[in-house]
Amino acid sequence: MAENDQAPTEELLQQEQDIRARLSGEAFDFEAAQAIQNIYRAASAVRVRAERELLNEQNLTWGGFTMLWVLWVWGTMDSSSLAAECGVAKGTMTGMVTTLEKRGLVERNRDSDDRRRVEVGLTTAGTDLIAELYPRFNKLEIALTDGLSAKDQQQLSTLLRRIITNADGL
Amino acid sequence: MAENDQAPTEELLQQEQDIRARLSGEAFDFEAAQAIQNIYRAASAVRVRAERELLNEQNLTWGGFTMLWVLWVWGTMDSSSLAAECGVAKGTMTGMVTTLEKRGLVERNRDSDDRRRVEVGLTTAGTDLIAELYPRFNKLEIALTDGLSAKDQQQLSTLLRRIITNADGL
DNA sequence: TATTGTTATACTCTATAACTATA
DNA sequence: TATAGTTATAGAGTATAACAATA
Repeated sequence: MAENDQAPTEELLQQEQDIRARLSGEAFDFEAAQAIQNIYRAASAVRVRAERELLNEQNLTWGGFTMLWVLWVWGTMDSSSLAAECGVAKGTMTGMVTTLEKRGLVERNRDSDDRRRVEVGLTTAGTDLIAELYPRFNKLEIALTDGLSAKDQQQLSTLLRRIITNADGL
Repeated sequence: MAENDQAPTEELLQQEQDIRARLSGEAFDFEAAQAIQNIYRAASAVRVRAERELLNEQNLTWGGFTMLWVLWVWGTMDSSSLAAECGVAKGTMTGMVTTLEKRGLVERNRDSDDRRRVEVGLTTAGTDLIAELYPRFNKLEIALTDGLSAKDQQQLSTLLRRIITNADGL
């Protein structure tokens, strides 16, 4: 991976330069624009890779994978919290749970204390699947951060956290 | 997880710690995982803000905005190149162009040299709209990168470019 | 009356494949 | 024949609103 990664990066930089040139004369903040744009490009690139290499073969969507992961890490939770944690609308979550429920990966249970609530949790099959899948996903994450030191990765997280809090707050 | 009074960034860090604690004992690369996950969170947070503050009021989708921006920066181009530049499928681009064409923001013209090709370009109204909208979008980008120095922003772009090339390569 | 989850509608975008008209 | 754009289909996800059961 280390032999041909220089050329594409140069290409990206050239594209950014071209955009600057096109917009020269306008008083824009290009540093900010490029940082934000690169966040978007990186996010789609990551998702495309994950779908192609892991998710498609398991017939799992990005949303479905996220859901299994959240339930694996945090345990059973009610549908609303799960939707919030996965970043999807509650109506969407109903459909997602139904889909994975049919495949026997998750299960619904009425909350006995508040019978409006539905608790969603992993089945054994669901636990097995995510426990097999996540280590492979993590390997992909490692491959994607190839060339970044642990310190670089921490720095990246720090910078992104700031943007997330800026976006959520304000 | 629960309602707390911590600063938002502290809250994000706490969540990451919780995930680590939950997965302790497994040999995962948490630095890589958090960096990748934060890319995703940041991208959605940015999009949500842009849609809420700029795009919805203009009845523009994220994709439509991207398209106007690309045409504004690069000028008229054929449908295939436009689709590639916007990161959408060519079938999707047909619909997007039709939508914005009906609103009089872009126009189609057959390429006289190769009559299979369709050249898509901004109309005057489209140019006016993006010329009014982008400066406001850039202000949002500036707000989102608040607290990051120019050097921080460059560093962020550098780190993200590496991930983009890692993902695109291979 | 307010909330949880569900359902329904309409829309954006994706992937794939078939189709047309050009080349 | 190969390519560019279009069209069609099925699926994922969005927002919104209405609704039933429960609080």
